[in-house]
Amino acid sequence: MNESAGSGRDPEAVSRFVESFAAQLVEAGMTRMPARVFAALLSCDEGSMTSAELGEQLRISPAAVSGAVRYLAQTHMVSREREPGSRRERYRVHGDQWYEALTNRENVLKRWEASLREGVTSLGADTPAGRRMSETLAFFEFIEGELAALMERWRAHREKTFGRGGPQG
Amino acid sequence: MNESAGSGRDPEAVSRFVESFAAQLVEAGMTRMPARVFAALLSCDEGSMTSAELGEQLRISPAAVSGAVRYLAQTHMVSREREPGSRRERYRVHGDQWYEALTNRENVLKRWEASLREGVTSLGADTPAGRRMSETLAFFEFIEGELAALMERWRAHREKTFGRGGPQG
DNA sequence: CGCTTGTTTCAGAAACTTGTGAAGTTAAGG
DNA sequence: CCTTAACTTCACAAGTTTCTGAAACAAGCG
Repeated sequence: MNESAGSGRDPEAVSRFVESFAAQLVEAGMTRMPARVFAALLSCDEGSMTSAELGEQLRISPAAVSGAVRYLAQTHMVSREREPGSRRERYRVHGDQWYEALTNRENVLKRWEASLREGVTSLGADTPAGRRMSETLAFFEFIEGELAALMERWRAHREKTFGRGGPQG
Repeated sequence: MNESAGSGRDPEAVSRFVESFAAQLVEAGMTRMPARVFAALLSCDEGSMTSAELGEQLRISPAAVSGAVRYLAQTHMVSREREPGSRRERYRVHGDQWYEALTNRENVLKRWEASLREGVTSLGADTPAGRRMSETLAFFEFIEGELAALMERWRAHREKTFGRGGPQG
């Protein structure tokens, strides 16, 4: 039997955690398969698994793995690696990459802001509704401005607590 | 016709904005009807509408309004008012109430943290996977700590820019 | 006390999402 | 150059979700 995903740990406890954590991600809006794959990757010591390993642990078809991984790669939550001299692909979580992706809603924020600006125009800047939109817009602009500083503080905090790079950097 | 929802504005432009803004909310994870109702309320000058007005503007059944409004009330994004001496109900957005609700993911954060703590145990605190979980947990704890301060800064910023209470307080 | 008007609940139809099997594509290794 | 292993794409079936019409339910008003 291979050791790549279960050496020394209680595989059942790990699996329970993977599923419950994935459920949280689903509740937060992620679709099920990407959530499960992501949770599985986070929970393995190597931080990376092959398609076959993922399929075996999660009991899903290669097609499901493929779809989940495509989504995760597009959203920069995992990266793909090819081990040279084999056509096996490994999918890897980059340690900090993933929660930075979580906060990197900048694109989302930008779209919201654009939408709100349009709203201020449609509703009339001098109407009560228009003023309400303006304030909402200001809120998002404020958040966007604070985000970068927040992440900077986090990096400093992490370095102090965990040392450079953090786990599995 | 009544003036309550469209006085002086181009109703078609307003409707276009309502739908496009609702689409953004849907993309961010909200279900369709609550998103549309919420967008409509945000876009009317009074900041409140009756069930009938909502049904007419959005072309949806009373049942759909009822369901959407129940969800929005449960999540504190609108409040219900009864105008005395009538059984018409008005649904109202409280100006700032709604985006505070957006950031009040504290419950969500708490659950994530609990889940992650469980993960550290399941995986073993001294394993690479366990250390990765610890760092993720630390990240969420950090964010949680910063959130309150962030909202405080926003309130100060808003007061400076818009004056006390903001639009339609 | 019953009428009228507004809201909620519920069962079901329609639409959408999701995961699978099977066929297709690419690339390593003999 | 052919075989074989791994990944991807596609059509479809199963399972959910979602909105509606109809009926039940409440509450003001004559």
